[in-house]
Amino acid sequence: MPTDNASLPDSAPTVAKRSRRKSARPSEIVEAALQVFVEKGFAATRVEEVARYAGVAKATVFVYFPTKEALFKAVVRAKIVDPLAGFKDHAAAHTGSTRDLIMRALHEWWTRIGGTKAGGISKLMMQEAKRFPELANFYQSEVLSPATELMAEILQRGVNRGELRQIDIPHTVMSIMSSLLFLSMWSQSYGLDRPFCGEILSPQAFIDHQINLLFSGIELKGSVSCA
Amino acid sequence: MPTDNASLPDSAPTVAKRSRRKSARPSEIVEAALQVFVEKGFAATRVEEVARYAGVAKATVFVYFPTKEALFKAVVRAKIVDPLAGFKDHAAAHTGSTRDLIMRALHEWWTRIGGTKAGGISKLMMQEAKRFPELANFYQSEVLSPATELMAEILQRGVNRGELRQIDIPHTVMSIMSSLLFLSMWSQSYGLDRPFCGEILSPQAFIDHQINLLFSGIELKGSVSCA
Amino acid sequence: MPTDNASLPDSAPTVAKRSRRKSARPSEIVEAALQVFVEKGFAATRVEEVARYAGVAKATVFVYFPTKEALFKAVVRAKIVDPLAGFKDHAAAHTGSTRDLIMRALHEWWTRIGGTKAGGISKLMMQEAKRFPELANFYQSEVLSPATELMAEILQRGVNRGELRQIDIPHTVMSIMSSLLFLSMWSQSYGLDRPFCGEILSPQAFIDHQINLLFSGIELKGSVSCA
Amino acid sequence: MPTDNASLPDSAPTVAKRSRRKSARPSEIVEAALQVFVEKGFAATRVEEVARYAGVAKATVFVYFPTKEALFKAVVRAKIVDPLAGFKDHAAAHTGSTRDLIMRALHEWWTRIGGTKAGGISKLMMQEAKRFPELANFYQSEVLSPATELMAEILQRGVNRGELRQIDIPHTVMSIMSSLLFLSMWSQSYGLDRPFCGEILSPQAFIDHQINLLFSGIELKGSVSCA
DNA sequence: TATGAATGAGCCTTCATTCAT
DNA sequence: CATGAATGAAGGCTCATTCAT
Repeated sequence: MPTDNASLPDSAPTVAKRSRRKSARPSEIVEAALQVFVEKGFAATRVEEVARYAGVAKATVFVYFPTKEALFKAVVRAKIVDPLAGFKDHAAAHTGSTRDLIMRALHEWWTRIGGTKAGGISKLMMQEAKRFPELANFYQSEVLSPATELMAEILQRGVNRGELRQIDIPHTVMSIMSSLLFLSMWSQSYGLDRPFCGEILSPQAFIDHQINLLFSGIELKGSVSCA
Repeated sequence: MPTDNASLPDSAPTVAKRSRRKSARPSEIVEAALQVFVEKGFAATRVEEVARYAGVAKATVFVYFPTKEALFKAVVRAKIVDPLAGFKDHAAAHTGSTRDLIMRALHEWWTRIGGTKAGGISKLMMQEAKRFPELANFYQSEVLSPATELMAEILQRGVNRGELRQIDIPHTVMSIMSSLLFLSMWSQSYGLDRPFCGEILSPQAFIDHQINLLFSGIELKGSVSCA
Repeated sequence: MPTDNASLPDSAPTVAKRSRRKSARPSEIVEAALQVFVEKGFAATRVEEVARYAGVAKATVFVYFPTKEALFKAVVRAKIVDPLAGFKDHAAAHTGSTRDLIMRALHEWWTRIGGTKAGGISKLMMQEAKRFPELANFYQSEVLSPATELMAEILQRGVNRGELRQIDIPHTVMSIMSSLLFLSMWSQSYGLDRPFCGEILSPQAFIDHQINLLFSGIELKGSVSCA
Repeated sequence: MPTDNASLPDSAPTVAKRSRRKSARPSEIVEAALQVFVEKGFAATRVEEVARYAGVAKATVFVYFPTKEALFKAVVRAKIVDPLAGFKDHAAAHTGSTRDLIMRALHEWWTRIGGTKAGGISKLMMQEAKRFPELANFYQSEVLSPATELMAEILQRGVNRGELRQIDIPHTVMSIMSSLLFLSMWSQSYGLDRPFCGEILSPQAFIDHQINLLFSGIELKGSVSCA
């Protein structure tokens, strides 16, 4: 028997039943679904729990989303695809150093996605990718590809501007993404409040550390670098 | 309440596969369970499929493992804890450079764990950590803590031996682990045969790249040190 | 898996929406319900489909009919009882031969009931009789009994007038009814466009054939009969 | 709300649970399913009720029949297709008069199919034909076509042997089938214990009456023929 | 009146688990 | 020990029905 001692409260703040709010319902349900999906995984998520958490009846979920899978897709769309859209413009508008741009982007990503419940979706997608190949493709093309390409462009720009040395861009993109996504997954799963190697990890500090490490390696070493 | 007696009934090691021998059954089941758990996740795994993979009847699984959860524990124990045991001695016996030690360790880990089905366990544990906190604690204390401490000791040894500069060891351990574990998860989920940033990733090349990046930052630079 | 490729069009010939005539709504709904009940049966009929077919919202159906069962009753009442009402007077007014009277009655019945969607009601009632005994009793007393009694009277009249020999009236009534009702059900279920015994059946021809068969047996054989 | 005062007893004669009788179970379930399908129709039949009536758990039904539809098909096969197989040989072996052959066949059919619960299947098939076209085709080719062709051959044989005059065979087949099938449906739906036209109908008497009627019409009349 | 929205009550189906052999 | 058979306990999804506007 699964231990099932989830941290979700048994009853959400109940809102007035039968209140007519067609426009509000779907996003409330998506919000609730995000919590439960991230907490339990796709297969183990019960629609009834999503409903309870959203303050509606189970059947109401099916008024807006024909299947559990459709609900899942809606969550991915709302919580990852849409927020990610803004990043590209932000990068294009940046005028400062590449290091600064990357640092801002990573911290921003952490604040808006990785450090929030939405970060749990990366974990989810990785888990469910094989069982839902269609969804995995959707995630690849809508989320992963744009994100990696954006990072590749940023790095290439740094090389072109003489800020970075000639690096292997795909591997470096993977390096950056891996540490960030892993941090997000780790915090979703084990939390950041437990000591790691005897210390409590701070995501901001880790990101800064990562960038230091990274730039100690990829930055052009001139006389200035030690300043 | 399922008891923790899931530890494998001792199985005779390295004898030609004879499905007739009773003592081989449990390990065959664990082997099969590993495949299915990693492929499907805990909740989506059907015991019947595990049994089919192992070539036994569904009820036979329950002869050796009282619950699905116990089976899961046994898999984790057999596929992570035991293989990891050798690493520590290996590290203690090492006499060469720290960089060399780390490189060997990471490649070794990839060959024996990360790149194999066993690597899927990390993914599984991360996904199911909240559903099975008892299991997560077990994994933390039996796997993650030993591994991080080992890596911390290796780094500390490098610092002590004057090979590395004074680095933030916990963050660096996290850096190393994150890239490796993420690579393992990524390959389990999306495979390494799809192009990433236009290239096919090779795990060995990525590990080498990571170590280069890392040591370009943490290695003591001969006389040119900026200190 | 129910193939559910019913012949009902996806969008009914939408009756002029918002037709101001409120009094027309119930009969429009009954008309729509007849189609769907006959097509799908009682249990498999969804009120929503009736509503769509009637061009109203689902809830509107419940404005006029408190339950699905009430709707069913209304359909039976409207489509069977009322049309049948005219038959009795018609028969009473008849002055010609009994054979002619029966022939007219049967063709008339086919044209107005048996050959129309309303004929499906017989099928429906037979199917649902045990589930809705109250409805079955209603149908018995309002439809079947009057019809059989009318036919019995017609036959008796024929005997009295010396047109028919002394026959077993109840059995003969059953004979007449069974062939007609069966033809109606058959056409509702399997259609009359498929060959039967290698021929396409025509209901009119079958009715004539039935009457021939019947009167070759029950008609008084005198010198006149062969004329 | 459906009245649902079915005549099925609430609890079937309970047999020892968990008794190992693989070979017996499927036919027991088919038997139970026949009762309930005929009583309730396909859509309104709950698998749970079939199970209860068969003295097994609901899940047990799904051990033997993957879906409700598969169960339905199994019932048709076991209760109609198989029993019908013997009729053809019986007819071929007949040596007496055509009238006698038909009379025997109809009474036999009534005893073995029409007058039993299996007779309800004709009714069922008619009701569900449109929703399950595949099943309807199966029923047409496996049941209806063989039966009508057999009857057509019998009549043709009678004509060939000079027992019957030149009749319209398809129409006559339909006449015979309609009265018999209708009688079966009628008895399934309304029962034969209620008076019809003031009399209690006996199926045997009705069949005899039908044959009389039929042969008074189609039989060759010795010298008195009106031809 | 008419309806969009919401839901309670089930139903079919699945599956971990039990049990008799 | 192994297993075929059986089942209790859900879970996803449907739909008649209700309610607020």
